[in-house]
Amino acid sequence: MPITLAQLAKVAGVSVSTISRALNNSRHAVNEETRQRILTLAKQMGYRPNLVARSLKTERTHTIGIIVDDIASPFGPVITRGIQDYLKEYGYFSVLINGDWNPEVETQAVHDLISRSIDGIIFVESWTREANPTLDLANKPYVFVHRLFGGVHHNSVGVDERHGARLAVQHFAKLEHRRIAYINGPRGWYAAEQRLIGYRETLAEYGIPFDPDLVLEGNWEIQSAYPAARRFLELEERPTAIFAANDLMALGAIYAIQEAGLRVPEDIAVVGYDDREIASLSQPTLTTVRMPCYEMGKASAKLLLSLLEKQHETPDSPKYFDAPAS
Amino acid sequence: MPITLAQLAKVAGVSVSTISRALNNSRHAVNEETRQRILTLAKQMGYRPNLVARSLKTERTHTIGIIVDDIASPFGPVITRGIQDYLKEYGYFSVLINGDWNPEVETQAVHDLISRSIDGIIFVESWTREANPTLDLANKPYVFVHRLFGGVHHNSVGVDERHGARLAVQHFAKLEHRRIAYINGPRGWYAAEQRLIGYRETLAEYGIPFDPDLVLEGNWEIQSAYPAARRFLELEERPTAIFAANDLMALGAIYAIQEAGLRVPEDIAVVGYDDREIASLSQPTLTTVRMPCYEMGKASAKLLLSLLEKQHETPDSPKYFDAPAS
DNA sequence: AATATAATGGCAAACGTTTGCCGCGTCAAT
DNA sequence: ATTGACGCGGCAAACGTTTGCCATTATATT
Repeated sequence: MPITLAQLAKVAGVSVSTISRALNNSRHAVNEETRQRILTLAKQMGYRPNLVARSLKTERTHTIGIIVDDIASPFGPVITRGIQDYLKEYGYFSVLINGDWNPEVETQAVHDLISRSIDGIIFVESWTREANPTLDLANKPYVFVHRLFGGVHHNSVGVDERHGARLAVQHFAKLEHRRIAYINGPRGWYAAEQRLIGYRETLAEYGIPFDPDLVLEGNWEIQSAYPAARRFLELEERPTAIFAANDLMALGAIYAIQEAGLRVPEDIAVVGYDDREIASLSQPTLTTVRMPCYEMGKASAKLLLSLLEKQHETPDSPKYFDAPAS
Repeated sequence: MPITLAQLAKVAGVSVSTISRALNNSRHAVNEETRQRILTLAKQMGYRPNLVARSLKTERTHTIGIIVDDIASPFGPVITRGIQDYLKEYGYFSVLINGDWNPEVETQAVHDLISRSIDGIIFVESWTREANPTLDLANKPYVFVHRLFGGVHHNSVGVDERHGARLAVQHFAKLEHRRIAYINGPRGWYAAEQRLIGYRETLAEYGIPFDPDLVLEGNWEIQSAYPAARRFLELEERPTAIFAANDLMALGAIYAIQEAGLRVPEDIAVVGYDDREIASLSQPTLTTVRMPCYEMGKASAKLLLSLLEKQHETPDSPKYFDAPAS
């Protein structure tokens, strides 16, 4: 049975209120001497605050919900880690729920989280807003991360995809490549469309004419890049460089090139996007545009906490007692 | 402001107790008619139980803590997903904390979780028990997953590493290989030692003599396999097959082989261990022993929940109200 | 017809906190 | 000497549930 404030109070010979105030360095003054006495007593008896009781009273759980499509997906873990590291600094916990790319599951998850009185929600790579724009979040603050929607960037954290594509194309242009092919993601994906814009912009910037034959679409999967790369190789004037909209497709392109008896990067250079683990493990090492997942996670947590701060705009919010590490 | 039992009671014209009992189909009987009335009213008003208040009273949070070294590590996410899928079936939530391979951080995590009154803890790939065998878990049930300790298998879920190694060596033996090399993990790792035993056992099984020259150690990293593979290649009678204790080292071996102008698998066959994503993405595809992370996660959650069941051995435990998906 | 039993409902305590309010004493300013 | 301010401590209500206990009525058993 854990120690409670009441037990501490009995032993210390003061009231429960005083104990509580001493432990939380509350605004209400407590004599420094008794305060110290209480603190050491608490440590000695191994007191640990019951956060459930606290939450019931304060209506804050210091917990935020993370809804991620699948924690075992490529980006989920790193984004989550970024979120958690930031949260930890501020004494917040996170409960994690998988959304399974399923709006119904996500909706249920939101309800469950609200029932648990979480303080806010971070949606990681989630479609919820498009699938269910009127979802009732019970006025909880929320943030979307790594899933931007055309036009609406309210409470979202994402990367500048145009800039990412620019980096890739610049890399080639500086190496004097003039025939730069691009394997894009599927039409309709915000990221794909933005990267295409970045690709074209950068070509223009370097005075390279845009050739529609040098742009094909894959579906993000490794297999989908293979036929695209083959088409590039069969072109009259074949490209000397291929930029793929993700690492998997870059790998697919490399295999197609090698199968055709050509060398990477001597004959055709390849650059990917995402910086997945495979990029550094493959042979030859794949040059790629890094996706700052960790940083995005941190940024989203920061944004959420600032929203929370704003919502609970008490003159000066109380500090919470850090349980002794007995 | 969320709806409370009291508000429901006022509208329904019955007492709070009755509402509570109707919603939780409690042992205490409630007239079926009023029960239905309450149920529809609850749905209509969008009532959602306050789980914090419930937990304060029942002293169960239906939440379990997951302590994983790093959610962004290779196995963490899949194990976690397995845990969460099982927990979800039984209406449990999980709060996730990263232990950072740091006993102090883990200890703090345990304290935090206990303060939050979680019902149990799952340690994923954790060293805690060895680093701090006397850690006070406040009588919470706990389970270790994917980290076995020699001899002590109390409340642990892991894989039969000997069997895994056996599968790999059998694969080679059935293809008539007689010179089968092994790149092991570092001495002292339980998994490495078990796999070595499995390797030797299987050799014996197939009447292949054990040759100490064919066993070397890496440190799990890709680079560490490179020199090992080179040594194998320089042997008088070089191996025709190499088994590596993980996929990264298998890749390192492949690169060394290819660099020596030999082909995989025609000249030297390679088998890895773990079935990381790279195994299926590399060219040629790497044959590997699958690590059943997801299943282990599920199994550990199952084990923990059964421990919980045992601990709370009330004659018949109450069913909890599933909030309406309004 | 009397009595045991079951069905149904309400009262109120409890879970462990936080916090508004009141009261007492001390001290300084008038 | 009176007043006001302030430091310090305690009382008790509240947060939203669950549940033991009692009261009432209806039903079954003798």
